[in-house]
Amino acid sequence: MEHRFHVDLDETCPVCGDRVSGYHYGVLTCESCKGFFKRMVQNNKTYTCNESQRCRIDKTQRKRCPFCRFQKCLHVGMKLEAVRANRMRGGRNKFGPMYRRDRALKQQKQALMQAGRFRLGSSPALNSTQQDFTLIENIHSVTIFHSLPLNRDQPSSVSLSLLSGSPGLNQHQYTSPSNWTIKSEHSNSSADSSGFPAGFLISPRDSYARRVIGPDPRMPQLIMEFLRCDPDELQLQKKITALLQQEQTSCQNPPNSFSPVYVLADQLLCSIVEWARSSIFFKQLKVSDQMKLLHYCWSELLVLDIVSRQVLYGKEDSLLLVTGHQVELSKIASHADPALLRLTQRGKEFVEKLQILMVDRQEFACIKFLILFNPDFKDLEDYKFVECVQEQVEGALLEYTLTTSPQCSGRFTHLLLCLPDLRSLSSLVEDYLSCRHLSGEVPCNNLLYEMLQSKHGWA
DNA sequence: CTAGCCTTGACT
DNA sequence: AGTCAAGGCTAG
Repeated sequence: MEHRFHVDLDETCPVCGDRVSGYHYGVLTCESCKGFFKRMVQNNKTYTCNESQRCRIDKTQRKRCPFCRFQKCLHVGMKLEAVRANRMRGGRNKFGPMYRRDRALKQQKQALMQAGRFRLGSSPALNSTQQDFTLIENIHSVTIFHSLPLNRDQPSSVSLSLLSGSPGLNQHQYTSPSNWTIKSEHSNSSADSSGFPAGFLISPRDSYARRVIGPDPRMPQLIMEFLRCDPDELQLQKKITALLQQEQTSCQNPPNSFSPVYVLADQLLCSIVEWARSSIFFKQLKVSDQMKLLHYCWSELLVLDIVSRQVLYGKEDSLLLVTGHQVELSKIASHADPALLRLTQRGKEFVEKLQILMVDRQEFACIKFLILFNPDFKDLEDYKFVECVQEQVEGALLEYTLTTSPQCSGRFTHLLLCLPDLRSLSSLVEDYLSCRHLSGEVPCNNLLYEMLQSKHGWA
């Protein structure tokens, strides 16, 4: 047990960077910040900041501004309620289980790193610069559909610049499974007018019902909150279908040759940005950090969105679009160029891998946050917060997997090992899109275009 | 006021 | 009996 301790004590205090001495008031901190926090709360101290309330707190300067130091304590998650009003000594409080989970999480992470280092087999843990593996996404497979003409300069309904707008617009509602409606399996006239070939429309309910999970009091609160933030699939389906129809009618004269697949990808991106904007934690970040994170992970979120739709609601050997249309993979393959074929194959393999794992909606919701709050990306004003969120999400996911799959203790690790695959696939997708972008096939003035531009440093 | 070390006591 | 996160003590 001494070595387990070692792991913790090697870490640095999230408040001041000093050496941590253990868990204090909910967080691994150093002895001095523990004492500081206790004094502040017990004695009800209030200080003011002589600067702009953004003082840098590190080991050498932590004494200079108690106001900012205390703010930082709260920011990294130190809990006021862990300071006892009755001053009782010793014993344990309600945070004990949380500390245990956190330790277990760190151990799992360590095991993961080891596994990644020694892995030889079929699913290597890749770092962000490696691009060897996995998947695909099929969304581009739909490039074969040119039946929906689009206006080259049609503005996108959402731009990253809107991140600075008022928060909370377009809040998505979490809809309970019982609210899903059943639709005809066959295309109706309004679906046909979306411009996609006749495939068949699938309602989220049909396949969702198969693995629906009822309200579970054991589900971590954080995951409940993630589900609340999650866009409703049916609403999204309606909204994007309506937008596609609108674009079609507004651009009929003159028609042009842009593939609707880019409009779809753009609309998915818009919904992802809207989701992020209205999501817990992300709302608290500065707009500059929000933009950096989204620029960094947009393709991973896009790919995950498409992949999760296949895993949760899709049918074998076909691609389920957000509009509810299903397109047979063989049809896509018969029209695809070699690069797209490879992407499709990789994507199919990744979907199958997640299907075998039976990843559920709760787990996908956690994975989205793990991708968004990427601690590998250091160039942020509030990097510590991102790291802190990442750890909280990992903790919730670990707790969830241990509760729902107690017989499969490695489930959490398996899920995390999918992330390198996802990143690798999204790199391929990004490269593919970039080629299309460079050859002028991506419509301008939309979010997808903005993301691809920034990839090439033209933002 | 700070921060390192000490004491306490529920939990395992 | 050991652990470890609470509160307490005190020199600087």
